[in-house]
Amino acid sequence: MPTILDVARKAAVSKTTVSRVLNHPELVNEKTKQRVYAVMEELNYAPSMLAQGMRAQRTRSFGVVIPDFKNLYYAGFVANVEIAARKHGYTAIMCSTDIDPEREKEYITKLIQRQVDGLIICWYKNVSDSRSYLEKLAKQLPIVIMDQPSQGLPVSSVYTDGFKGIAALTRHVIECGHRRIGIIRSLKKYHVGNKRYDGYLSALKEGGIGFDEDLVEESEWTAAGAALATERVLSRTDPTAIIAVTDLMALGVLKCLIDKGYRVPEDIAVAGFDDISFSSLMSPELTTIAQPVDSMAQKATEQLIRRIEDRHVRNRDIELENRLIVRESTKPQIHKKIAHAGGMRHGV
Amino acid sequence: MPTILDVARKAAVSKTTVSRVLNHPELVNEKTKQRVYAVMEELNYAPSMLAQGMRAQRTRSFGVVIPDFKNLYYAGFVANVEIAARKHGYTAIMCSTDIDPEREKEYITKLIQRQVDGLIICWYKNVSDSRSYLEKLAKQLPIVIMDQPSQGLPVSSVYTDGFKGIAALTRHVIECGHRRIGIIRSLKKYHVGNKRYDGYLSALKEGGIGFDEDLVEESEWTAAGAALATERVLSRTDPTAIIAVTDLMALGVLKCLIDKGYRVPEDIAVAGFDDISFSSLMSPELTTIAQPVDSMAQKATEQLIRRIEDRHVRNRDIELENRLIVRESTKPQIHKKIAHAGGMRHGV
DNA sequence: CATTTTCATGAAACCGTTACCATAATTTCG
DNA sequence: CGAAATTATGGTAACGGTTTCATGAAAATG
Repeated sequence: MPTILDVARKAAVSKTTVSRVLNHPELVNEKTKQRVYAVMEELNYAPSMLAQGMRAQRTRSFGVVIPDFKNLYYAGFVANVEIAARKHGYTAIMCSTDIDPEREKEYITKLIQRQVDGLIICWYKNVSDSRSYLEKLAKQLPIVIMDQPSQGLPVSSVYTDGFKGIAALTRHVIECGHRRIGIIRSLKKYHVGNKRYDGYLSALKEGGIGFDEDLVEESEWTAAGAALATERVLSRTDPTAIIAVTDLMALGVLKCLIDKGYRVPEDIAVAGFDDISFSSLMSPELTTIAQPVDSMAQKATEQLIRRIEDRHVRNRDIELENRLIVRESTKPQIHKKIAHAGGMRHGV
Repeated sequence: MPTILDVARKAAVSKTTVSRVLNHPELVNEKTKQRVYAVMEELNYAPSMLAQGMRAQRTRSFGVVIPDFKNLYYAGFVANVEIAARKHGYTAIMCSTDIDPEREKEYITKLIQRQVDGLIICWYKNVSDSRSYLEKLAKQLPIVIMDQPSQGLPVSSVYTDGFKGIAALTRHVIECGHRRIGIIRSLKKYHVGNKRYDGYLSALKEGGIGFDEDLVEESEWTAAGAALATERVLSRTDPTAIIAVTDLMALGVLKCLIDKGYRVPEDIAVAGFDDISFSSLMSPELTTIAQPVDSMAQKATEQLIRRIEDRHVRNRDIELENRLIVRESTKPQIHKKIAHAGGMRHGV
């Protein structure tokens, strides 16, 4: 790798001049400048970001900590963060923790050692539970928390309201005529899942539907877990609709139901949350709550970079609207025949 | 951020000693060592990797260039790369290029500026088409190419044989009794897709089935593209099976068929390639060729790190076996009734 | 006890870059 | 024409570590 000194020698100038050509070209004599450019080209020189970072005390990079690359919600998120980062000349360093708290702190420490200028963290627990840790962290560098508000912590945040989301979804299911509505919720330790579950409870109450704990099951954030949970619900009672707190889990619900011979939505309606790309590829297509991942990623990135570049920019809680997307999996009974006619097979 | 000098002053030693405590603790007096450790703890000191990297001329990090985070095949890949990297104390910096060649080179340049010690690249074109570029690159740092052999280039590679894979898949479909087998291939510019297509042609020939170009359509690497391509095939002819060169595309095929009222596999069988997690969540579950992503990621990472840490390690072409996974979407006609009995609905 | 060995520590150089300050050469202006 | 301003360039320090070499003190040896 050629260094600035190699360029300087070859162009018969000092390294200061080479540096100036890059950073303050207007201060350099035209001829010299051209000569230096030519040598740079020839040696294929690019300044070392390590040295630059060391000198400037900033690296134009930030860390992104997510639970899982294989989860399409986060995959969509990091993809959009990357686009936004690139637009501002930053590099995003992505880490996935598999919801392992130990690995999470390990990665954050490592990112700080790498002198990232900021962090975007998708925290799955309530941030309040890590208050002192986050407070210490926030003193060191700007932080954006995803998927939940900052709750008074000195960080920025970007999120949609999962409570409102699932409440709207539940209302929609109720409007479709369902009264025995099952829910596959996440394990209780996950804050984001709890908020969504609360939305379900609230909408039931508002709709005058009594709570039945037989309709509730917990599951890991996986399709397989949700499928098992669905079996447990079905073994106890007979819902006419089942809501899952993520689309991935809803796919597990769907799989379980179809394997058992239920028709969806005729026998049991299903709905999810996130609007991952596969939701519209399923048959039936999945009713869900869409989070605007692209603008969430963009807002998070931009807010982070603003705070990095101007320490006076204040932390903000940025709430974005999620939105109900009604698809086939909750088509009301009334429409059944029409839906069927439209999907009539015409074979070979 | 505390520096080594802060620690040194507080512990009343020189920074040399502090450094020695970290790197050669056996050379330091026990009492001094304890004192230094205590101060480190107190100040929450961690050495700056920038400075270390600068001095050591290596960063214990490497770049991973993939086409798309949102593609589950690559998502699985990067997740496993990360695990392997972590095990060896390395950080993987992930970049997704959206198959934009410009962005690809831009990212690679940036990664090199960041002084990554090596690169894992998922190249979608034939590496031979970028021979001179890759040769120059390989002079600068160790490189592992994913999904195709190195073809004489000075790089390592990890791949499965897509030709053999689709050939085996096609043979399986032929054995199921199909003779009119459609294929949704990728655009011709993608080398990996072309190899798979060739496997289809070879198996047809071997099975004594004449080639019919009406059965062939091109598509982007997307479900939506494949769905449209499927419509074009169906408008021309009547296949009894359709193979797609990726699972994602197979989902598009499936969607198109089901929307048009075909039963799968009774009317038309479907098969894909990759075994992404959703393939076993679909109804019907998708027959596919599984690539061992986890061991591919692990081998790629380990080979890269070996080459980074010992420049005498030689480049290797590592071919792993893919394997046919037969699921519902290609159940032979003979089994139709049994399959149906098993899936009989028992409603509410 | 004198000499050699071992142990413990520190000073200085270096990695590649940028910023500050100094200085030489040229131009402008009174 | 001489002083002041402008232009172009270079030397040096600093960023935060690690390594090499030097040195002084303590311990081991004959």
